Amino acid sequence: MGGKNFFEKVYKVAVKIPYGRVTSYGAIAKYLGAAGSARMVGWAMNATGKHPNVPAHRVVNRKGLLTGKHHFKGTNLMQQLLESEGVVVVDNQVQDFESLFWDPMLEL
DNA sequence: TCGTTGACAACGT
DNA sequence: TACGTTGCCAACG
Repeated sequence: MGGKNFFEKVYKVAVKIPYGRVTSYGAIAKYLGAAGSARMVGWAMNATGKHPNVPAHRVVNRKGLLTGKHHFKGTNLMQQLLESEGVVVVDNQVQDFESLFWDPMLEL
């Protein structure tokens, strides 16, 4: 299959995140069968600089906090992108996270 | 090959 | 309820 390593598997799922929706690292990891490797998902996202198709800004931690915004070009670029999709973000935290949460295990 | 790293998650205090 | 510590696993140097 296309997914050779863990990274590409993460991209495969991340790309499928619907517009205006968000998910968590753990959710993706669990879907990949590596529930304990939530941190690996974050690491994979660090390489998304080479994968512009991957909406890393839609991936947040389980608290709905934009932990990875610091890795984006702009300080608040991640928040800008989310707000641009209709996602309300306050203090680096996604509001109504439960409603916007997209579970690949359930939806995909 | 081994040790360190890391955009998390869960548990305990 | 909030904060601190531990555990997990795979990639990097």
